Amino acid sequence: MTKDPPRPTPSELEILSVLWDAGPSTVRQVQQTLDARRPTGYTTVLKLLQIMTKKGLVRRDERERAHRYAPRLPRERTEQQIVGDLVDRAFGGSSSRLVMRALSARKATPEERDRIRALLDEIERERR
Amino acid sequence: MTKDPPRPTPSELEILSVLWDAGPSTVRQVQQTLDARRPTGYTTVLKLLQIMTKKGLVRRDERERAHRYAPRLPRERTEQQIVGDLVDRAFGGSSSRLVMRALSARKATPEERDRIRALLDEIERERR
DNA sequence: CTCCCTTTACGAAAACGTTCGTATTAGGTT
DNA sequence: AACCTAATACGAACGTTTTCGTAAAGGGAG
Repeated sequence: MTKDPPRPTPSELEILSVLWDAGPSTVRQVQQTLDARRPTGYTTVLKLLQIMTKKGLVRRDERERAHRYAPRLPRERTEQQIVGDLVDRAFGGSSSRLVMRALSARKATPEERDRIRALLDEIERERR
Repeated sequence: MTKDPPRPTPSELEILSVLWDAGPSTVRQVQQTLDARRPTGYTTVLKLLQIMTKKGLVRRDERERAHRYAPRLPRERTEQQIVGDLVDRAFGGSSSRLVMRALSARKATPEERDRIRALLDEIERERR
């Protein structure tokens, strides 16, 4: 019975996002990805990953000289947790209100819109 | 040229949400609403609102003994900012990925789904 | 082995967010 | 006026997050 790790902080979430995209990565790899977006020191990323290891947010593979880090929880679950939190805190529990905001904040491509429609249809079908 | 206020913190966002729902309110009113959800001290809310005033997140009407606070920015804009941040930080800039998560996390009602479809159609129309 | 370069480990400062205790002030009642 | 209640003001404590400097350790090249 291992208890769930705590919610990731904003910076931790950003790192997790990189790891989900790239797969198990070294500190250097994560740092370079993050640094491209915004100046980010190497030891800063290292420290964060060490903390995240202690928290149980990532798993560390020490077999090689440069350790490799991987998320311990699936992307889906963590994202739902974060989104659910936000919906409760600021959108009165209504996910559709968040959806509308998201769509007006950053327009989706036509393909993405189609996929959203497909998901809506699927929910429709399940509900019957 | 007044510069934009900073992003609200989680607690501040919760307060703003109350103010958007209820309109200009006193500390006491906000505190009672929040306290119903989770124990929240009076001076805690007061302090937060004072900080938010200094940050420019809310406007304060001091004409009455019990000051009234109102959000300075419209709900839409703040929510878009928050959602946009989250999309960038954790969803690789893809709002549709967040939308899909939101929809699978908390199902929307049929009416809400219709409104989402309508919004997608509207985007479609604008894009032409 | 020694010299480098890269990585990890660690601590601590700095910034931030949240909560609360206490003092002060305003206004109404007697 | 003296008093009571409810509100504001303020500072400080506390925990957390983020950043960075510095030291130690690993491993390869000469």
